[in-house]
Amino acid sequence: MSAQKILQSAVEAALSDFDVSNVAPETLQVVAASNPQFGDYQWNGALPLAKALKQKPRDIATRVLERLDVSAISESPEIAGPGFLNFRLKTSWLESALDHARLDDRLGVEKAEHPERFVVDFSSPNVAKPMHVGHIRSTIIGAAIVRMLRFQGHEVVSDNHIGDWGTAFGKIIVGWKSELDEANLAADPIGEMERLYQLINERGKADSSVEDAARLETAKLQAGDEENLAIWRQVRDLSQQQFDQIYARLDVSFDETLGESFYNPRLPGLVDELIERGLARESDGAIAVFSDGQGDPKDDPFLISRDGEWTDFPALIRKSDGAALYATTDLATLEHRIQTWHPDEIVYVTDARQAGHFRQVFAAFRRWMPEEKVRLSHVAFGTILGEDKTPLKTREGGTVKLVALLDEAQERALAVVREKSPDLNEEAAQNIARVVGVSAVKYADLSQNRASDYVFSWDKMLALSGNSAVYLLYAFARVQSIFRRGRERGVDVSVDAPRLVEPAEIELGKCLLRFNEALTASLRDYRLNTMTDYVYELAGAFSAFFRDCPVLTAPDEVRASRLALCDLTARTLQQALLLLGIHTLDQM
RNA sequence: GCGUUUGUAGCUCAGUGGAUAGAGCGUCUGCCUCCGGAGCAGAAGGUCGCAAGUUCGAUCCUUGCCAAGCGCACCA
Repeated sequence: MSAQKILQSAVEAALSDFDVSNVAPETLQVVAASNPQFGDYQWNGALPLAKALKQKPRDIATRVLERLDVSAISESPEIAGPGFLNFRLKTSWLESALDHARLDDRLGVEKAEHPERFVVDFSSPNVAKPMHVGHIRSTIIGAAIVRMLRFQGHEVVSDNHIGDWGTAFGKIIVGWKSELDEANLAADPIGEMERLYQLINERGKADSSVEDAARLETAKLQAGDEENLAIWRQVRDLSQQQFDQIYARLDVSFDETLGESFYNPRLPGLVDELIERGLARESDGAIAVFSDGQGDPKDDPFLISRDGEWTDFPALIRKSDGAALYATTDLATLEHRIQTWHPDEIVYVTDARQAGHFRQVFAAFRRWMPEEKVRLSHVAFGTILGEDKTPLKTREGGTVKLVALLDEAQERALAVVREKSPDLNEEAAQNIARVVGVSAVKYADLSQNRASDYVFSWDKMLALSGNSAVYLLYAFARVQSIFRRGRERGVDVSVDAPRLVEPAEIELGKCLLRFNEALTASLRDYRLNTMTDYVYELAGAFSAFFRDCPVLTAPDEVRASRLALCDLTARTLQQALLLLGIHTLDQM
């Protein structure tokens, strides 16, 4: 059990004589100390409790302390300041907890007490288009969320809701039938499909008959025209091959790939059902969901203030031409996921600009299926900006393609590897550059608070120093090299229970035991940068240990203990990085 | 205009209803007879956008203002 939990239950037991009914439970939690000089954990509950009971905080703290038995885990707790209770973990407890962790495949991380089922919706590229920088955050953050939830013991369905339907297909089909360049399609399918779309799109702007033709092809496709369906299938398959190549490079996979087309048959009936239920009605020829007039207009996603008046801001679910919209598809998708998987929570990893859309979809869903208890979470993230603080573009002003971005990351990583490790053979250097490049891209993204926009910087991403993927991979490689060097020199590298003597050993040991807390904190509100912060801290704690505590030259007993710390550090780094989707290297 | 996100060190960013607000980069100073210096240690650098309020305590919560990004029905 984690130190926090042990201390927490001890405090709760000591509080049994107090009337805590007027105190918010979260203020009675044992928390990590705000400053190492106060120890490892602190309990601040005496202050709110004193307030509720109209007593002095230090008196409360004293009485709690009298009833508190934490002698197994903590040195004698101290009352400090206005009534804080400070705990310092006993070295003996740290040693036994570390011994337990190192003998455990899960490194001492407990599984969730109540495993739940999650559906995580992320990545969602569009067919017939190259994946670009706009897909990278969703893909990386989503994949990390899936891994972390699974590691906690939850059941997760990852679902790639690809954009494989819609009016754009009319234009592609028109182009496909009249302008298809077979040779180019074979060489660069995505490029050719994109070219066809852009070509017809341009012609349509000048010539309305081209627009009409595209609409006709869209209608035929939707009506089940065999020729158009065959083209559509081919476009989709070729696109999926591209997605799969990129996902392989990123080491991302999905349990399901149910695109928009999958839900298409359900849409007309869904709209009719919402109309019949009185949730949607006609407006200017379209069908839309309006406010139900419940609650504060400010919190109502179907109202907007115009010229000082609250006016309707409905969610459209059917256009005046009869076609469905993405709110419609999202509602059908919700229905399908609930009926198929009965999840406790559905997580949408999309950019922050869609927040308004999801507010409407979630609100409409609650009115449609009021009995459903599923939690709906929009994990929103900011935009990736260029050095000029505007959304990242190529020098020519186009979107940055994901393939090009990963290629460049790899090339730049290769230059670094060649510079720092000129002795490596070509194959090893390439392999290291591949891992370092992808890791740098992932880490730069994950280490940022997802809510904020961030400025994309190659220099920062592949920085040789500081908080970057390179630093972490280097730390891991250094741990591994201790074992490798030991074997080369014929040193006994067997491990034994860790003993903590030097300050650097104690700090490293404490840091290793915080992995569980980092995981929990990271999944709360899906702020994954909490986990990157932890990994960075752990790498730093190891670096200090590496400097202060020689391993291979230490006496047998000390060496076995320090090797145990090295082993646990390596495995914890590896596991934490893997949760983030980053693979380690034994040598770099 | 309304909604929403953001505003913290020179730059890029973390962070929390609690005690002295942190890191990286940059600047300055140290550390290689020692397991990987792609490292470590230290210094300098802050009215936490502004102002009220709630609170024993606010950078964090509330409200107002200022500034920026984003969104605002027949694209997704």
